[in-house]
Amino acid sequence: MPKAKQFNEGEVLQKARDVFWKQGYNGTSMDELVKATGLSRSSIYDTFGDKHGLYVKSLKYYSEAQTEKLLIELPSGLSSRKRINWFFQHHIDVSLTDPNRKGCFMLNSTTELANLDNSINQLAVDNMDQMEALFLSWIKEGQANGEISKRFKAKALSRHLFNCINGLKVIGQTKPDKSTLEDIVKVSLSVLD
Amino acid sequence: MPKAKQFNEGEVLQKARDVFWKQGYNGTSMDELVKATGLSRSSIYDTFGDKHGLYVKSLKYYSEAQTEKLLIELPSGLSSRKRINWFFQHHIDVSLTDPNRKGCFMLNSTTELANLDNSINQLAVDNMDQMEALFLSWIKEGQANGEISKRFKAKALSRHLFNCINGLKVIGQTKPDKSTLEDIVKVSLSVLD
DNA sequence: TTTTATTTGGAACAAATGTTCCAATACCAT
DNA sequence: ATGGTATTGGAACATTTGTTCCAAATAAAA
Repeated sequence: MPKAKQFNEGEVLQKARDVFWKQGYNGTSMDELVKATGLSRSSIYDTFGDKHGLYVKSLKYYSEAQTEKLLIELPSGLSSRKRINWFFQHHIDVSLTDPNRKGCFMLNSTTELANLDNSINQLAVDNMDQMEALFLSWIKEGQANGEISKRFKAKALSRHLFNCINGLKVIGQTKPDKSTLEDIVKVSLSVLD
Repeated sequence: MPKAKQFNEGEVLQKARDVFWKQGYNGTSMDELVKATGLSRSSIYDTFGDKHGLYVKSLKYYSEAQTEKLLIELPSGLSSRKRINWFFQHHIDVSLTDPNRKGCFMLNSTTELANLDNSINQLAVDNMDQMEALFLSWIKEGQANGEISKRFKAKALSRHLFNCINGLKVIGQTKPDKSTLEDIVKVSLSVLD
């Protein structure tokens, strides 16, 4: 009986995400979101509540899409140490090839809003915990099979890796220079040896 | 003959900087700036041109004030290696004690605007070059007197340090946790040994 | 004191903002 | 087909936005 929605929510979130990612929350108007998504105002408000609701959903969408993309693109069969290398090199490549220099949407959201918006801050904390847990599993594996030094606790190393990725994203946004980013990764990952 | 300005430009920039720092460029209205600075709209426009001009001046003011503050607070007589330790510990302390979790104004400006605003991006690049140069001088000194390992080139190490500071600022803004930040610094600085 | 140049407060403005609302539309089960 | 329900486009709204403008106020020189 009811008319079905004429759009795919995922596709809409993808388009909204791209605008927010590039321009930030406060730098993006509903007008731009209407144009970017192709939806009408009523459909946006009916589906997402308001601008803030759309932003939160876009950010969650981004976070989940990032995780999925990683699992797909990460070559299988790599040792834990090589997996970490690949991960960092991958992020260098992304920084060097994004013509818009958008950086990381989660990081941008954090610096723009986390201190004033609890729901955004919670997403940032969740993301941090998730990334640390991922690194932790890789490092524990590496320390178990002797590929990674046991000089530091796995937890400390995983925090260090997450820290480096954050820095890398900021610097890649400021000045995407190959040799700079590679210097950083080389030194940063040397603590694993 | 002319009437003198009734305000001190530095004090005004300080107040404007604090609002921009906390809320971002697009998150701050002229109305809030009028209230925060105590100036009237005409005085602001007459002195700084427009909102963007005031922002740029506030950011430059921040950058210079940071440099001055560092030179003042940095204990004299420290060896280069200890100076680096102090620097990182100092930034941990700042992150842990800022009730507003504002992070770094320069970094916030970068992630909000650098990809869309060339003048802001230039300030970010200048700041990066300056910080790298500072670290470079410290590291060269340390490598010369044997305090710092020569395993990596001084340039690569200085880039690494700048990278770590950026990460530290983001994580300190996300979740200011002492043991997390200290883990990171301990591992990050271990490459100097 | 008078003159002069500038600053200052605040009114005013047009444009942009986020949001609401409703009539028209369009789908789906009957 | 038809009826009923949800979606949709777009007009409309009240605020808020950044900026301009000018008369009044003010400080310093003459």
